[in-house]
Amino acid sequence: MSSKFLSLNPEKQERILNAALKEFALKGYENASTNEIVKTAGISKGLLFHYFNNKKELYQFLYNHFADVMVEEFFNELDLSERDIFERMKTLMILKNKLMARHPEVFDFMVAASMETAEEVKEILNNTNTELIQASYSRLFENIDITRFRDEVDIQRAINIIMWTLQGFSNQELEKAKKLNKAHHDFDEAFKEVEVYIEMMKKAFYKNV
Amino acid sequence: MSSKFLSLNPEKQERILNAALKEFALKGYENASTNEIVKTAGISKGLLFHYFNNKKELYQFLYNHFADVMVEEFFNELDLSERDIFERMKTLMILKNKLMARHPEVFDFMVAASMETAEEVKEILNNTNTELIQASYSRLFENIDITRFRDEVDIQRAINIIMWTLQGFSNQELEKAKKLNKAHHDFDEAFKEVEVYIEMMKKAFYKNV
DNA sequence: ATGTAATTGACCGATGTGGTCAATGATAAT
DNA sequence: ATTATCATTGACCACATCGGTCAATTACAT
Repeated sequence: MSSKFLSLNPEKQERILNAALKEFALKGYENASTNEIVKTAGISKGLLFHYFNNKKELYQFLYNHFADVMVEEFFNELDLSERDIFERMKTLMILKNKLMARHPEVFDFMVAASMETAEEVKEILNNTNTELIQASYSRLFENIDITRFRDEVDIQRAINIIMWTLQGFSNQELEKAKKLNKAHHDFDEAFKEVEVYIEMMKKAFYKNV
Repeated sequence: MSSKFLSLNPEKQERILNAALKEFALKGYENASTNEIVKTAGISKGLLFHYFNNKKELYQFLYNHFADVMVEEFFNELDLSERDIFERMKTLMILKNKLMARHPEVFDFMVAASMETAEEVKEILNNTNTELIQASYSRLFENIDITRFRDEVDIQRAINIIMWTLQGFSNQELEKAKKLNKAHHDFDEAFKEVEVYIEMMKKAFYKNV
Protein backbone atom coordinates (compact mmCIF):
# COMPACT_ATOMS: atom_id res chain seq x y z
CA MET A 1 0.00 0.00 0.00
CA SER A 2 1.75 3.12 -1.21
CA SER A 3 -0.82 5.45 0.35
CA LYS A 4 0.62 4.68 3.77
CA PHE A 5 4.11 5.34 2.39
CA LEU A 6 3.20 8.62 0.71
CA SER A 7 1.82 10.14 3.90
CA LEU A 8 5.16 9.55 5.54
CA ASN A 9 7.71 12.14 6.54
CA PRO A 10 9.31 13.14 3.17
CA GLU A 11 12.85 12.98 4.49
CA LYS A 12 12.35 9.38 5.55
CA GLN A 13 10.59 8.58 2.29
CA GLU A 14 13.63 9.76 0.41
CA ARG A 15 16.01 7.80 2.62
CA ILE A 16 14.12 4.59 1.92
CA LEU A 17 13.81 5.20 -1.82
CA ASN A 18 17.47 6.07 -2.20
CA ALA A 19 18.58 3.04 -0.24
CA ALA A 20 16.42 0.77 -2.37
CA LEU A 21 17.55 2.49 -5.58
CA LYS A 22 21.17 1.92 -4.74
CA GLU A 23 20.71 -1.70 -3.77
CA PHE A 24 18.64 -2.67 -6.80
CA ALA A 25 21.02 -0.86 -9.16
CA LEU A 26 24.02 -2.63 -7.68
CA LYS A 27 22.74 -6.17 -7.29
CA GLY A 28 19.74 -6.46 -9.60
CA TYR A 29 16.23 -7.41 -8.54
CA GLU A 30 16.77 -10.93 -7.37
CA ASN A 31 20.07 -10.46 -5.58
CA ALA A 32 19.12 -7.19 -3.98
CA SER A 33 18.66 -7.69 -0.25
CA THR A 34 15.85 -6.12 1.70
CA ASN A 35 18.04 -6.51 4.77
CA GLU A 36 20.63 -4.29 3.15
CA ILE A 37 18.01 -1.74 2.16
CA VAL A 38 16.63 -1.32 5.65
CA LYS A 39 20.14 -1.12 7.05
CA THR A 40 21.23 1.76 4.82
CA ALA A 41 17.85 3.42 5.12
CA GLY A 42 18.15 3.27 8.91
CA ILE A 43 14.77 1.66 9.48
CA SER A 44 13.63 -1.69 10.72
CA LYS A 45 12.81 -4.64 8.55
CA GLY A 46 9.22 -4.67 9.73
CA LEU A 47 8.65 -1.08 8.71
CA LEU A 48 9.66 -1.65 5.11
CA PHE A 49 7.18 -4.51 4.81
CA HIS A 50 4.62 -2.36 6.55
CA TYR A 51 4.80 0.13 3.67
CA PHE A 52 5.26 -2.34 0.81
CA ASN A 53 3.62 -5.74 0.97
CA ASN A 54 6.59 -7.39 -0.68
CA LYS A 55 9.80 -6.90 -2.63
CA LYS A 56 8.09 -6.69 -6.00
CA GLU A 57 5.73 -3.93 -4.86
CA LEU A 58 8.70 -1.91 -3.63
CA TYR A 59 10.49 -2.32 -6.94
CA GLN A 60 7.43 -1.32 -8.91
CA PHE A 61 6.90 1.82 -6.89
CA LEU A 62 10.57 2.68 -7.23
CA TYR A 63 10.66 2.29 -10.98
CA ASN A 64 7.52 4.28 -11.65
CA HIS A 65 8.59 7.00 -9.30
CA PHE A 66 12.04 7.62 -10.77
CA ALA A 67 10.91 7.20 -14.37
CA ASP A 68 8.39 9.96 -13.77
CA VAL A 69 10.88 12.18 -12.02
CA MET A 70 13.56 11.89 -14.71
CA VAL A 71 11.27 12.34 -17.68
CA GLU A 72 9.74 15.41 -16.11
CA GLU A 73 13.12 16.91 -15.32
CA PHE A 74 14.38 16.10 -18.80
CA PHE A 75 11.61 17.85 -20.68
CA ASN A 76 11.57 20.76 -18.29
CA GLU A 77 15.13 21.56 -19.27
CA LEU A 78 15.20 20.52 -22.93
CA ASP A 79 15.33 23.53 -25.24
CA LEU A 80 12.54 22.95 -27.76
CA SER A 81 13.01 26.32 -29.45
CA GLU A 82 16.09 25.01 -31.27
CA ARG A 83 14.73 24.07 -34.70
CA ASP A 84 17.88 22.61 -36.28
CA ILE A 85 17.83 18.86 -35.82
CA PHE A 86 21.59 18.55 -35.37
CA GLU A 87 21.78 21.29 -32.81
CA ARG A 88 18.73 19.86 -31.06
CA MET A 89 20.41 16.46 -30.78
CA LYS A 90 23.52 18.08 -29.46
CA THR A 91 21.68 19.90 -26.70
CA LEU A 92 19.75 16.72 -26.03
CA MET A 93 22.96 14.83 -25.45
CA ILE A 94 24.42 17.57 -23.32
CA LEU A 95 21.28 17.54 -21.23
CA LYS A 96 21.37 13.78 -20.92
CA ASN A 97 24.94 13.92 -19.71
CA LYS A 98 24.05 16.69 -17.28
CA LEU A 99 21.27 14.60 -15.82
CA MET A 100 23.54 11.58 -15.64
CA ALA A 101 26.10 13.61 -13.74
CA ARG A 102 23.38 14.99 -11.49
CA HIS A 103 21.67 11.68 -10.78
CA PRO A 104 24.13 8.90 -11.54
CA GLU A 105 22.40 6.42 -9.22
CA VAL A 106 19.11 6.79 -11.04
CA PHE A 107 20.74 6.04 -14.37
CA ASP A 108 22.54 3.08 -12.92
CA PHE A 109 19.22 1.79 -11.69
CA MET A 110 17.53 2.34 -15.05
CA VAL A 111 20.32 0.60 -16.94
CA ALA A 112 20.21 -2.31 -14.50
CA ALA A 113 16.43 -2.47 -14.88
CA SER A 114 16.67 -2.66 -18.65
CA MET A 115 18.98 -5.65 -18.34
CA GLU A 116 16.84 -7.54 -15.83
CA THR A 117 15.96 -11.13 -16.62
CA ALA A 118 13.48 -11.75 -13.79
CA GLU A 119 10.00 -12.16 -15.20
CA GLU A 120 8.46 -10.10 -12.44
CA VAL A 121 10.59 -7.14 -13.42
CA LYS A 122 10.11 -7.45 -17.18
CA GLU A 123 6.39 -7.29 -16.60
CA ILE A 124 6.72 -4.10 -14.60
CA LEU A 125 8.95 -2.46 -17.21
CA ASN A 126 6.57 -3.26 -20.05
CA ASN A 127 3.65 -1.72 -18.24
CA THR A 128 5.47 1.47 -17.39
CA ASN A 129 7.69 1.99 -20.42
CA THR A 130 5.51 1.63 -23.48
CA GLU A 131 3.41 4.68 -22.79
CA LEU A 132 6.23 6.70 -21.31
CA ILE A 133 8.79 6.23 -24.08
CA GLN A 134 6.41 6.54 -26.98
CA ALA A 135 5.08 9.79 -25.64
CA SER A 136 8.61 11.09 -25.16
CA TYR A 137 9.95 10.16 -28.59
CA SER A 138 7.61 12.43 -30.52
CA ARG A 139 8.35 15.33 -28.17
CA LEU A 140 12.07 14.94 -28.91
CA PHE A 141 11.57 15.88 -32.54
CA GLU A 142 8.82 18.40 -32.00
CA ASN A 143 9.12 21.65 -33.91
CA ILE A 144 12.11 20.54 -36.03
CA ASP A 145 12.91 22.41 -39.25
CA ILE A 146 12.97 19.78 -41.98
CA THR A 147 13.01 22.14 -44.96
CA ARG A 148 16.78 22.18 -45.15
CA PHE A 149 17.04 18.48 -45.96
CA ARG A 150 17.29 17.20 -49.47
CA ASP A 151 14.48 14.69 -48.91
CA GLU A 152 12.65 12.47 -46.44
CA VAL A 153 15.20 9.67 -46.63
CA ASP A 154 17.91 12.05 -45.53
CA ILE A 155 15.94 13.02 -42.44
CA GLN A 156 15.52 9.46 -41.30
CA ARG A 157 19.15 8.64 -42.09
CA ALA A 158 20.32 11.75 -40.25
CA ILE A 159 18.34 10.79 -37.18
CA ASN A 160 19.78 7.28 -37.23
CA ILE A 161 23.35 8.41 -37.64
CA ILE A 162 22.97 11.10 -35.00
CA MET A 163 21.47 8.68 -32.56
CA TRP A 164 24.11 5.98 -32.68
CA THR A 165 26.99 8.38 -32.97
CA LEU A 166 26.05 10.50 -30.01
CA GLN A 167 25.28 7.37 -28.06
CA GLY A 168 28.78 6.11 -28.74
CA PHE A 169 30.27 9.39 -27.72
CA SER A 170 28.18 9.49 -24.62
CA ASN A 171 29.21 6.01 -23.55
CA GLN A 172 32.85 6.67 -24.13
CA GLU A 173 32.77 9.89 -22.15
CA LEU A 174 30.93 8.14 -19.38
CA GLU A 175 33.53 5.42 -19.22
CA LYS A 176 36.32 7.96 -19.22
CA ALA A 177 34.64 9.85 -16.42
CA LYS A 178 34.27 6.72 -14.37
CA LYS A 179 37.92 5.82 -14.79
CA LEU A 180 39.25 9.30 -14.02
CA ASN A 181 37.50 10.67 -10.99
CA LYS A 182 34.63 8.24 -10.59
CA ALA A 183 32.38 11.24 -10.08
CA HIS A 184 31.14 13.92 -12.44
CA HIS A 185 33.13 14.81 -15.49
CA ASP A 186 33.78 17.99 -17.42
CA PHE A 187 32.56 17.45 -20.96
CA ASP A 188 33.67 20.82 -22.34
CA GLU A 189 36.80 19.64 -24.05
CA ALA A 190 35.16 16.55 -25.43
CA PHE A 191 32.41 18.64 -26.97
CA LYS A 192 34.91 20.32 -29.25
CA GLU A 193 35.03 17.03 -31.14
CA VAL A 194 31.27 17.05 -31.30
CA GLU A 195 31.27 20.54 -32.84
CA VAL A 196 33.51 19.32 -35.66
CA TYR A 197 31.28 16.37 -36.11
CA ILE A 198 28.05 18.37 -36.20
CA GLU A 199 29.42 20.63 -38.92
CA MET A 200 30.38 17.55 -40.93
CA MET A 201 26.85 16.23 -40.68
CA LYS A 202 25.29 19.47 -41.79
CA LYS A 203 27.47 19.55 -44.87
CA ALA A 204 26.51 15.99 -45.69
CA PHE A 205 22.77 16.28 -45.21
CA TYR A 206 21.70 19.81 -45.96
CA LYS A 207 20.94 21.18 -49.41
CA ASN A 208 23.26 24.17 -49.02
CA VAL A 209 26.08 25.09 -46.58
CA MET B 1 46.32 -27.06 -10.85
CA SER B 2 45.60 -26.49 -14.51
CA SER B 3 48.02 -29.20 -15.68
CA LYS B 4 45.60 -31.85 -14.48
CA PHE B 5 42.81 -30.04 -16.28
CA LEU B 6 44.70 -29.61 -19.54
CA SER B 7 45.43 -33.32 -19.87
CA LEU B 8 41.72 -33.98 -19.72
CA ASN B 9 39.50 -35.17 -22.54
CA PRO B 10 39.06 -32.01 -24.68
CA GLU B 11 35.34 -32.44 -25.08
CA LYS B 12 34.87 -32.47 -21.32
CA GLN B 13 37.28 -29.57 -20.94
CA GLU B 14 35.11 -27.55 -23.25
CA ARG B 15 31.92 -28.53 -21.45
CA ILE B 16 33.33 -27.31 -18.16
CA LEU B 17 34.73 -24.08 -19.57
CA ASN B 18 31.52 -23.21 -21.39
CA ALA B 19 29.40 -23.91 -18.34
CA ALA B 20 31.61 -21.70 -16.20
CA LEU B 21 31.72 -18.99 -18.86
CA LYS B 22 27.96 -18.85 -19.03
CA GLU B 23 27.48 -18.77 -15.28
CA PHE B 24 30.08 -16.08 -14.61
CA ALA B 25 28.77 -13.95 -17.48
CA LEU B 26 25.23 -14.16 -16.21
CA LYS B 27 25.71 -13.73 -12.48
CA GLY B 28 29.11 -12.12 -12.00
CA TYR B 29 31.97 -13.56 -9.99
CA GLU B 30 30.49 -13.49 -6.52
CA ASN B 31 26.98 -14.59 -7.35
CA ALA B 32 28.05 -17.26 -9.79
CA SER B 33 27.40 -20.68 -8.31
CA THR B 34 29.83 -23.53 -8.61
CA ASN B 35 26.87 -25.85 -8.02
CA GLU B 36 25.23 -24.46 -11.14
CA ILE B 37 28.43 -24.83 -13.13
CA VAL B 38 28.89 -28.51 -12.33
CA LYS B 39 25.22 -29.14 -13.02
CA THR B 40 25.30 -27.68 -16.54
CA ALA B 41 28.72 -29.17 -17.20
CA GLY B 42 27.39 -32.58 -16.21
CA ILE B 43 30.15 -33.34 -13.74
CA SER B 44 30.29 -33.75 -9.99
CA LYS B 45 31.12 -31.01 -7.55
CA GLY B 46 34.20 -32.82 -6.36
CA LEU B 47 35.66 -33.07 -9.84
CA LEU B 48 35.55 -29.33 -10.42
CA PHE B 49 37.47 -28.73 -7.22
CA HIS B 50 39.82 -31.52 -8.18
CA TYR B 51 40.87 -29.53 -11.25
CA PHE B 52 40.77 -26.05 -9.74
CA ASN B 53 41.65 -25.51 -6.12
CA ASN B 54 39.00 -22.87 -5.68
CA LYS B 55 36.57 -20.54 -7.41
CA LYS B 56 39.14 -17.83 -8.02
CA GLU B 57 41.54 -20.17 -9.75
CA LEU B 58 38.78 -21.32 -12.06
CA TYR B 59 37.90 -17.73 -12.95
CA GLN B 60 41.50 -16.83 -13.58
CA PHE B 61 42.02 -19.76 -15.91
CA LEU B 62 38.79 -18.95 -17.71
CA TYR B 63 39.66 -15.32 -18.29
CA ASN B 64 43.17 -15.95 -19.54
CA HIS B 65 42.01 -18.73 -21.78
CA PHE B 66 39.26 -16.83 -23.57
CA ALA B 67 41.22 -13.60 -23.80
CA ASP B 68 43.94 -15.51 -25.59
CA VAL B 69 41.52 -17.28 -27.87
CA MET B 70 39.67 -14.15 -28.92
CA VAL B 71 42.72 -11.99 -29.50
CA GLU B 72 44.30 -14.67 -31.59
CA GLU B 73 41.19 -15.17 -33.66
CA PHE B 74 40.77 -11.42 -34.08
CA PHE B 75 44.22 -10.76 -35.45
CA ASN B 76 44.16 -13.87 -37.59
CA GLU B 77 41.22 -12.47 -39.48
CA LEU B 78 41.94 -8.74 -39.42
CA ASP B 79 43.01 -7.45 -42.83
CA LEU B 80 46.18 -5.49 -42.18
CA SER B 81 46.82 -4.80 -45.83
CA GLU B 82 44.16 -2.09 -45.85
CA ARG B 83 46.18 1.11 -45.44
CA ASP B 84 43.33 3.65 -45.26
CA ILE B 85 42.54 4.33 -41.62
CA PHE B 86 38.81 4.76 -42.16
CA GLU B 87 38.49 1.59 -44.17
CA ARG B 88 40.62 -0.24 -41.64
CA MET B 89 38.33 0.85 -38.84
CA LYS B 90 35.33 -0.23 -40.83
CA THR B 91 36.69 -3.72 -41.39
CA LEU B 92 37.73 -3.80 -37.76
CA MET B 93 34.19 -3.12 -36.66
CA ILE B 94 32.76 -5.62 -39.08
CA LEU B 95 35.15 -8.20 -37.75
CA LYS B 96 34.29 -7.36 -34.17
CA ASN B 97 30.61 -7.82 -34.93
CA LYS B 98 31.33 -11.07 -36.69
CA LEU B 99 33.18 -12.36 -33.66
CA MET B 100 30.41 -11.18 -31.37
CA ALA B 101 27.88 -13.03 -33.45
CA ARG B 102 30.11 -16.08 -33.51
CA HIS B 103 30.92 -16.10 -29.78
CA PRO B 104 28.28 -14.03 -28.00
CA GLU B 105 28.85 -15.80 -24.68
CA VAL B 106 32.51 -14.89 -24.64
CA PHE B 107 31.71 -11.24 -25.17
CA ASP B 108 29.06 -11.33 -22.49
CA PHE B 109 31.65 -12.77 -20.13
CA MET B 110 34.24 -10.14 -21.04
CA VAL B 111 31.78 -7.30 -20.58
CA ALA B 112 30.70 -8.72 -17.24
CA ALA B 113 34.35 -9.09 -16.23
CA SER B 114 35.09 -5.46 -17.04
CA MET B 115 32.27 -4.41 -14.73
CA GLU B 116 33.29 -6.61 -11.81
CA THR B 117 33.70 -4.97 -8.40
CA ALA B 118 35.17 -7.95 -6.51
CA GLU B 119 38.78 -7.23 -5.60
CA GLU B 120 39.87 -10.75 -6.48
CA VAL B 121 38.64 -10.26 -10.02
CA LYS B 122 40.06 -6.78 -10.54
CA GLU B 123 43.46 -8.12 -9.62
CA ILE B 124 43.17 -10.87 -12.22
CA LEU B 125 42.06 -8.45 -14.93
CA ASN B 126 44.92 -6.07 -14.28
CA ASN B 127 47.47 -8.81 -14.55
CA THR B 128 46.11 -10.17 -17.79
CA ASN B 129 44.92 -7.06 -19.56
CA THR B 130 47.74 -4.56 -19.44
CA GLU B 131 50.10 -6.56 -21.59
CA LEU B 132 47.39 -7.94 -23.82
CA ILE B 133 45.64 -4.69 -24.69
CA GLN B 134 48.71 -2.59 -25.12
CA ALA B 135 50.21 -5.08 -27.48
CA SER B 136 46.98 -5.21 -29.45
CA TYR B 137 46.47 -1.44 -29.75
CA SER B 138 49.62 -0.80 -31.74
CA ARG B 139 48.84 -3.68 -34.06
CA LEU B 140 45.45 -2.14 -34.83
CA PHE B 141 47.06 0.88 -36.47
CA GLU B 142 49.98 -0.94 -37.98
CA ASN B 143 50.81 -0.04 -41.57
CA ILE B 144 48.32 2.85 -41.77
CA ASP B 145 48.78 5.47 -44.50
CA ILE B 146 48.97 8.83 -42.72
CA THR B 147 50.17 10.89 -45.67
CA ARG B 148 46.65 11.85 -46.70
CA PHE B 149 45.97 13.77 -43.49
CA ARG B 150 46.52 17.48 -43.18
CA ASP B 151 48.48 17.09 -39.93
CA GLU B 152 49.11 15.05 -36.76
CA VAL B 153 46.20 16.62 -34.89
CA ASP B 154 43.82 15.44 -37.57
CA ILE B 155 45.02 11.87 -37.22
CA GLN B 156 44.41 11.79 -33.49
CA ARG B 157 41.05 13.47 -33.89
CA ALA B 158 40.07 11.05 -36.62
CA ILE B 159 40.95 8.08 -34.47
CA ASN B 160 38.93 9.45 -31.56
CA ILE B 161 35.88 10.20 -33.64
CA ILE B 162 36.05 6.86 -35.41
CA MET B 163 36.37 5.01 -32.14
CA TRP B 164 33.39 6.46 -30.36
CA THR B 165 31.24 6.53 -33.44
CA LEU B 166 31.75 2.93 -34.39
CA GLN B 167 31.31 1.94 -30.79
CA GLY B 168 27.94 3.69 -30.70
CA PHE B 169 26.89 2.03 -33.92
CA SER B 170 28.06 -1.31 -32.69
CA ASN B 171 26.13 -1.04 -29.45
CA GLN B 172 22.98 0.06 -31.15
CA GLU B 173 23.13 -2.80 -33.62
CA LEU B 174 23.78 -5.22 -30.81
CA GLU B 175 20.75 -3.99 -28.91
CA LYS B 176 18.61 -4.18 -32.00
CA ALA B 177 19.79 -7.72 -32.65
CA LYS B 178 18.99 -8.77 -29.11
CA LYS B 179 15.49 -7.34 -29.33
CA LEU B 180 14.70 -8.82 -32.72
CA ASN B 181 15.76 -12.42 -32.81
CA LYS B 182 17.89 -12.66 -29.69
CA ALA B 183 20.45 -14.48 -31.77
CA HIS B 184 22.76 -13.42 -34.54
CA HIS B 185 21.92 -10.42 -36.66
CA ASP B 186 22.40 -9.46 -40.26
CA PHE B 187 24.42 -6.25 -40.36
CA ASP B 188 24.34 -5.77 -44.13
CA GLU B 189 21.63 -3.17 -44.22
CA ALA B 190 23.01 -1.30 -41.27
CA PHE B 191 26.39 -1.02 -42.93
CA LYS B 192 24.91 1.11 -45.69
CA GLU B 193 24.69 3.87 -43.10
CA VAL B 194 28.31 3.27 -42.24
CA GLU B 195 29.35 3.68 -45.86
CA VAL B 196 27.75 7.12 -45.98
CA TYR B 197 29.43 7.98 -42.76
CA ILE B 198 32.89 6.83 -43.83
CA GLU B 199 32.72 8.98 -46.95
CA MET B 200 31.77 11.95 -44.79
CA MET B 201 34.80 11.41 -42.61
CA LYS B 202 37.18 11.19 -45.52
CA LYS B 203 35.92 14.49 -46.88
CA ALA B 204 36.38 16.12 -43.50
CA PHE B 205 39.86 14.85 -42.71
CA TYR B 206 41.76 14.30 -45.92
CA LYS B 207 43.59 16.95 -47.85
CA ASN B 208 41.84 16.13 -51.11
CA VAL B 209 38.69 14.16 -51.92
C1' DA C 1 44.91 -59.19 -8.95
C1' DT C 2 46.81 -54.90 -7.81
C1' DG C 3 47.80 -50.08 -7.89
C1' DT C 4 46.64 -45.60 -9.53
C1' DA C 5 44.00 -42.00 -10.99
C1' DA C 6 39.26 -40.27 -12.20
C1' DT C 7 34.95 -39.38 -10.32
C1' DT C 8 31.12 -39.26 -7.25
C1' DG C 9 27.66 -36.96 -4.08
C1' DA C 10 26.37 -36.79 0.69
C1' DC C 11 27.75 -33.73 3.94
C1' DC C 12 29.69 -29.62 6.44
C1' DG C 13 29.20 -25.06 8.89
C1' DA C 14 28.26 -20.63 7.55
C1' DT C 15 25.60 -17.12 5.69
C1' DG C 16 21.73 -15.06 3.87
C1' DT C 17 16.95 -15.01 2.15
C1' DG C 18 11.95 -12.76 2.14
C1' DG C 19 8.67 -12.29 5.31
C1' DT C 20 6.09 -12.48 10.14
C1' DC C 21 4.47 -10.91 14.49
C1' DA C 22 4.16 -10.09 19.36
C1' DA C 23 5.79 -6.35 21.82
C1' DT C 24 6.91 -1.54 22.58
C1' DG C 25 6.82 3.66 21.94
C1' DA C 26 4.66 7.74 20.70
C1' DT C 27 0.70 10.71 20.06
C1' DA C 28 -3.61 12.53 20.46
C1' DA C 29 -8.49 12.19 22.24
C1' DT C 30 -11.21 11.33 26.01
C1' DA D 1 -4.94 9.59 33.84
C1' DT D 2 -6.78 6.33 30.69
C1' DT D 3 -7.56 4.64 26.46
C1' DA D 4 -7.27 3.81 21.57
C1' DT D 5 -4.58 4.23 17.43
C1' DC D 6 -0.87 4.10 14.81
C1' DA D 7 4.28 3.83 13.84
C1' DT D 8 8.14 1.11 14.68
C1' DT D 9 11.08 -2.46 16.33
C1' DG D 10 14.10 -6.68 15.85
C1' DA D 11 14.22 -11.43 17.24
C1' DC D 12 12.71 -15.17 14.86
C1' DC D 13 11.17 -18.41 11.18
C1' DA D 14 11.89 -22.18 7.70
C1' DC D 15 14.32 -22.58 3.88
C1' DA D 16 17.74 -22.17 0.34
C1' DT D 17 22.30 -21.88 -1.14
C1' DC D 18 27.03 -21.11 -0.62
C1' DG D 19 32.23 -22.81 -1.36
C1' DG D 20 34.61 -26.57 -0.13
C1' DT D 21 35.76 -31.50 1.80
C1' DC D 22 36.48 -36.34 1.76
C1' DA D 23 35.64 -41.20 2.29
C1' DA D 24 34.03 -44.24 -0.92
C1' DT D 25 33.37 -46.01 -5.50
C1' DT D 26 34.45 -46.79 -10.44
C1' DA D 27 37.52 -47.22 -14.49
C1' DC D 28 41.45 -48.53 -16.35
C1' DA D 29 46.25 -49.93 -17.16
C1' DT D 30 49.68 -53.22 -15.78
